Amino acid sequence: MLDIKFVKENPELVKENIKRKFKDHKLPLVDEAIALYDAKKDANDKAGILRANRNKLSKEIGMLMGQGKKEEAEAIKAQVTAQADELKALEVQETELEAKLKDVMMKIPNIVDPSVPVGKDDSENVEVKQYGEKTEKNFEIPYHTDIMAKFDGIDKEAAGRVAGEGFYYLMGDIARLHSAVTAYARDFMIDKGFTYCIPPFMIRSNVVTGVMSFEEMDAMMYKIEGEDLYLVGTSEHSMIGKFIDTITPESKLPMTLTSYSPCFRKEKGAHGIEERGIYRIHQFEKQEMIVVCDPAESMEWFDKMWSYSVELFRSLDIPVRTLECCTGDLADLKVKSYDVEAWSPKQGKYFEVCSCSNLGDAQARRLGIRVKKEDGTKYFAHTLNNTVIAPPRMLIAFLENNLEFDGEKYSVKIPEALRPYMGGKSVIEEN
RNA sequence: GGAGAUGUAUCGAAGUGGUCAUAACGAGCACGAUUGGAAAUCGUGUUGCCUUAACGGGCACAUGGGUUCAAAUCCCAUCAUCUCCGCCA
Repeated sequence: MLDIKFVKENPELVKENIKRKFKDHKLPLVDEAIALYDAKKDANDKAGILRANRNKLSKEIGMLMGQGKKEEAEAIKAQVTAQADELKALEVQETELEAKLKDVMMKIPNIVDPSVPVGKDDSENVEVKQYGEKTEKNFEIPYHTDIMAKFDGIDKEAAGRVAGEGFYYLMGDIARLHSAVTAYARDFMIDKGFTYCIPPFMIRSNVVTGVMSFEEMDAMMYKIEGEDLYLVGTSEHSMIGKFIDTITPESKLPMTLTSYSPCFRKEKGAHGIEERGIYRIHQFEKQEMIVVCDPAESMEWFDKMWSYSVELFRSLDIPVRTLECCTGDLADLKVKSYDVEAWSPKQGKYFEVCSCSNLGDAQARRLGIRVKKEDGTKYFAHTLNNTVIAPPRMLIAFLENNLEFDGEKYSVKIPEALRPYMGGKSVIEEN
């Protein structure tokens, strides 16, 4: 969300930005917002005058009552009552205009960073760099759920009976691998100086509506029946919720957190052929990183954050590349965003495993996340977030890239870094 | 889940419908005076948001509603904390 004053002073710049994102249908919103703001201010001014008058007269009534001059007091009461309707009407206007303005402001996209490539949609995203040689195998790699099955590691059928489509049982070594990777990712981030955090896995509706639109909420969030609670779709929601309407002393910046949570998503909508197996499911676990920092440092943090993801995947022998989101594919709140994609030797292409975003001050403005300087002045922080790992997808990449086949049996080699979390094993073998 | 209590500025705390509350009093903090220097003492300042060129004005006493000419104060709902009981990893 942009600052309405900024929009008012730079309408052309805001419109130019909308065009860069190929969202021309949003152009009228700019003038609409300015008109709403002016109208709101006008109602506000008028109501302010009436309220000031009421306060003054009420004080006089108090004084007169104290002196026992009842009749004079009654006369003034009548004056206040006379303007009550007018004030009420203005107050209704004030709230309505404010709500409308907020609604419009939420739809006006954030100003994208000048470095972001211009493009219509995800087909025009730009590869930045590849890391590691693309893995090639001299045998046919089974589909990821089939790999898991070789190790008796997955039961989707039972999960279907118990919970329905979109769930799985992970078993034995594969389940252990899942936990190992999560624990490794956690420690990896702690070593980078991030504070480990386990947040609430359910959040209130006011937090949900603070972080996403109604449509997004409807498509993603599971509601707890009879309670004002939703299961988190990502721990980022509860993590950023921690900072809503807070003022943090500047000396505490940057705040760097890594959080773990299970994530629950309805995933309304079509599932493509590539999304079979455990690529897209209703319940998964995720280690996330978020940073709240000084605006001057946010780009620096952005680069650190995606490079941590690259480093983590490389330490597990998974080739990755970074892909920059073009203007048209960038969500409204974002200033700049990189996806980290892992190489799938099975599919012969990269697929998304992490999404790193710099939201500038847009999210902070929307949620009231402020920073107080030594001298007392305040500003909105910059917020960033990135996936550390989301195990199902990480496991797909991990298994495909580390799979071995000796002609008879399959095995998966465990990279050095992960062995302490796998009881020292260097390999897991097919039964 | 049941019973009770509490929620006011950085902290403690007073304030039970008005005229003496933006908020006493105490502490902390900042600046100044005093001092050879410090302590003590004295003085000044010390919440946020909106609006204004400025003066000023408005809003906010956990949060959201309501009653009233007027609400920290009365009423309703919600949330949090504490104590006791119950239940439970």
